[in-house]
Amino acid sequence: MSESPKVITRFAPSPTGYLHVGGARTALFNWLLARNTGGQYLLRIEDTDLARSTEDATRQLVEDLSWLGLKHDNAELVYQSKRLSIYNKIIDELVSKNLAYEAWESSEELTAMRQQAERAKRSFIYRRRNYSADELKRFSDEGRKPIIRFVMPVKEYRFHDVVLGKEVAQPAQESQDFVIRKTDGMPTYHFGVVVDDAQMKISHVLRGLEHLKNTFNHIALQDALGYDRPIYAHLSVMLNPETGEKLSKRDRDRRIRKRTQEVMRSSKKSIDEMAAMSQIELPRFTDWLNIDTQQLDLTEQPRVMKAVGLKESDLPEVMVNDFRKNGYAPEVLLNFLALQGWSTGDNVEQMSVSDMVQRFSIDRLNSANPKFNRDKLRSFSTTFFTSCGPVRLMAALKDFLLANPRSPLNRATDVQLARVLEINMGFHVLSEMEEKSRFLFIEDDQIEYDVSAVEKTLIKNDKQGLIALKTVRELLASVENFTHENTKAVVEAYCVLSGLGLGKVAQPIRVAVCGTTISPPIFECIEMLGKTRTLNRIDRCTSHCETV
RNA sequence: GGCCCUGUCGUCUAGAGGCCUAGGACACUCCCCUUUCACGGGAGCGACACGGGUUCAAAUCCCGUCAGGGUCACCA
Repeated sequence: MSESPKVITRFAPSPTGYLHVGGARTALFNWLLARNTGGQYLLRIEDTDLARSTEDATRQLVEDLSWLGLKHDNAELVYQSKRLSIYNKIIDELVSKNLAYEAWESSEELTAMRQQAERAKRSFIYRRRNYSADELKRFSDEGRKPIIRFVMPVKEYRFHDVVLGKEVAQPAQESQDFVIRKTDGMPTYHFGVVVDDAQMKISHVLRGLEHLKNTFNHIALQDALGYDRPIYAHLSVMLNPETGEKLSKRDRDRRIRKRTQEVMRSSKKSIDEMAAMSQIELPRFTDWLNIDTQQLDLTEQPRVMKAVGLKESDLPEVMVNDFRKNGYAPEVLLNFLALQGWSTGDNVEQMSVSDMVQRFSIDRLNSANPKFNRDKLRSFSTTFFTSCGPVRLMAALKDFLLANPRSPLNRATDVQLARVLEINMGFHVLSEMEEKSRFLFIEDDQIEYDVSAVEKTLIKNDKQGLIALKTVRELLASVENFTHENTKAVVEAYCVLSGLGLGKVAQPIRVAVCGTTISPPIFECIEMLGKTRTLNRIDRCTSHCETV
């Protein structure tokens, strides 16, 4: 009896697709608490919403969680949809004890009742009502199916919340007979959670603040069923820094929409033209552009993005998978997420996962809602990648390429990838270094020249840059062993001779070789490309300039 | 709107009545390094939402105002 009970936490998402960062943080805190205390962290799939839950969504969810490294301790996943008989047995018992009952109002009738209450400026509280025999007959003649409601004892409910650090109460008059079984026979969230948490012996419930009010329902149910009450901790919600509202997938569409409107304004494109460019039918496109809740689907989104010149990495990451695709390492995401609503208390911020496990404490959780600002995450990522060592780096890059199968870097050998990482040292995220390096792995004739880069470094000032480029081309051609040391020595010698700064010569080479003014160190780049391809690209660029 | 929660630099936060002239990190500004973009080094700007109390003493406790958020489903 004296031995302290084991900590058992859980993450209980409903499978609606890829994992949201908010969910990831909830999972993380539950996982950290379990790891820190030597307890268990369990994963349960709340798939009682038949319309929305799919196997595919569950697969994606589990994939994201495993990418993050938040491994659950239950060998078999718990699916609520597979536990119907358990719920039904308990519900039937409640009904037989008169602690729950059948209610026959349809959803339409209920909304009508709610609207009526709203008009009368009352809050709508459902309490049990009796049906006459005639009514009941009519309902069953109509083919109606009843829902089951729990008789919530009318009294004040209170519980202690660890994050708030105090008791929270709900006044008696807000007690309401909430639904525990739906017409389709599935239990509601409230019922499923209470039963499962009890049966899984969950000791600590760490969940989003949006569940705070639900907790009163849950403790009422626990009392009726004779269950122990777990320790509750309601986590703050992460906010979109631009809107100040709950972080949402829609934020990505908002960014695209905003950009589309900007493009339409600046280039004076009509809505018909924009729709055509995006290959989307006009009515659909108009709807999306004007209605904030409308979202583009997976095929439409890339087309609109292309039409308005947006890259994947320009969109705000919201789902865990977005972070993966943009080239963040999971441990960095976890580190940053942990700091949204939790702190070590001693100026330590950048931590390994095991540091976090060691330092985690449930009573250092914050109650204010943080704005999710990605700048700091980006900075954490930079320090991580510059210090994690070549093995971890390579693994991260391989994972990134797996998530980005269309990247030209997929054509590189391991040796080349290692070299690319080396010469890019100091990059923020893998997508950034990928964008900067992809020119190394595409065909010479696929290089696209940036108009302003060509103008600025080659054409401007009587084609000085172009002239230098032509001279340097011959010098490079004469280099026997095409190493970066050798090419650099040749070019530097030319600079001394001609009195030009290195930049005046290096930039034209850069533009010739990669098409833009931005690249990893240029001599390392041309070494990777080799002499033939380097000269080839310079020649192609030279003739491109003649045509300008 | 009802109910509930929350307010410290632009952002994430440290702060448990005197250790606070309020600390750190990111961002920002300037300088240095530099063949571009970055990385790195150095310096700087910058907050207790407001108003009342309580107290010898308040960022910290109390009240009010204001602001923000959550929630009001047969969705979880």
